[in-house]
Amino acid sequence: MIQRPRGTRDLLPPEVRLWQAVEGVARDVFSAFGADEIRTPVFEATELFVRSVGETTDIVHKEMYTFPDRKGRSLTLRPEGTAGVARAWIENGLSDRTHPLRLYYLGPMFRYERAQHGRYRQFSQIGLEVIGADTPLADAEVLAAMHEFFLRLGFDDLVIHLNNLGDPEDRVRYQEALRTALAPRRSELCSDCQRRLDENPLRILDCKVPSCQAVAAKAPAMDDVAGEASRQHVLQVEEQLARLGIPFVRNPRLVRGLDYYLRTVFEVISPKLGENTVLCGGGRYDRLIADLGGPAIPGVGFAIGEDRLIKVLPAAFREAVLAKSRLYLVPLGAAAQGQVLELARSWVREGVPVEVEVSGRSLKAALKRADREGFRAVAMLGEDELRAGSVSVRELTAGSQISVPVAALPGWWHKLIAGPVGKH
RNA sequence: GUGAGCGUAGCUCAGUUGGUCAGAGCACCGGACUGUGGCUCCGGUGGUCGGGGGUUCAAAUCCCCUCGCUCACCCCA
Repeated sequence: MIQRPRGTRDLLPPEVRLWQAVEGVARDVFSAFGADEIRTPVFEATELFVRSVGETTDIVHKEMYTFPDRKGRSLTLRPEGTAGVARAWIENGLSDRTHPLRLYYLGPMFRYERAQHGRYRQFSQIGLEVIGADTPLADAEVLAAMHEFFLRLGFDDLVIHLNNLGDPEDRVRYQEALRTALAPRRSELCSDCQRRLDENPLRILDCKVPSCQAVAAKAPAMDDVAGEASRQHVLQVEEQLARLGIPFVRNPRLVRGLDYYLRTVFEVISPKLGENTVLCGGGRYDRLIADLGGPAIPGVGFAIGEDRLIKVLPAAFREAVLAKSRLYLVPLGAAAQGQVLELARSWVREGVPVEVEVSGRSLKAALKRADREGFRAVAMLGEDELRAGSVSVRELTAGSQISVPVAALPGWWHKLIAGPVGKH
């Protein structure tokens, strides 16, 4: 028995519909905000991620799916989406387009980790990037599009966390400030944080260990060290959010795991996700494109974890999507079987979703299945119906049955699903 | 990479002083009801008890190894 690789999963019906629906909402919302989709390769030169995501990050350090191809080139399955978008932007000369360029993407990402609740080796992200604008307004627009997306899905328990990561120069100073502040209390930190103190002191801020949190709480905040420019920038983003009525909390301990972020960073937290509460993460990355060898063009964006999103999808959205809305067409007898596909095709052409009973079930068994599967209605075609040029149509929930001329069925169906019980 | 828990039918699970222990419910197929569902009853299909090795007269049950799943840590979506 061959099994799927660890950390991957099969998305089966009917749950796949949720994915399709969520992706549909993303396309609608992001394109309404002026974005177009971009599709970049699922694998890239390893160097791209090393230089963008950051050599010292865990993603590059131990989580990448890296392999040599037949010519010995080192390739890596993309662990996130922004790097590929930035690379494509440079490579295709998109700097010639009118700025800013708004791009969205969706698809699988890969990180070599042990799977757990809301975390997989292959997972999907939906991202939005605005490249070519360095204003707080651009940050706020990205956040507004994100907020609109979550709103459209019916979320009401998500919290946006926001922080200022400062400019890169600020960060260097801040790391030093943290080191000098925390070094005397080294013994109070957990073993991981003692290591972080040397490698990446920012990470101590979001450690889960209570004793570390106590120590971190007394450490200097980024805003104490950050330059005026980044502070003003994030302040203006906050003003825009307030004006839009988008709730958020300023979280001075929010740090992100990718090196390219600066100034505005944010996360969306769901209370229902176990220990992996981050549903969406993003921020500004004004140096990324230049660092990859492109022009000095700023950018801001986010990525939503689709797997996690689906896990906590509001019930109302979920149920609306999963409600069946097909017509079940059951032929009775050889003569009916001979005509049933032709009939189905004619209805399909008029916009009726038809599922034909092709496995020879008895009428009784077919009705039983229709009930279990939640079909809205069953159309029965037998000897009597063939003679009359009609079909017997049974509405499952109501239990009512009428005879409808074959040509009139599409009209009958469309009226039915437009009714009060009908879901889209 | 580390730790803990768990792997018995498609699904959810019973099943220890090791000795009819290979079962139940749901699902699926059929019948009672020759072309009419949701209830009930009856019957049927379906399992290398994750895999391998060991102990024993005898192992789903005890021991070792291994694979897989889940959750947590690290980290992140």
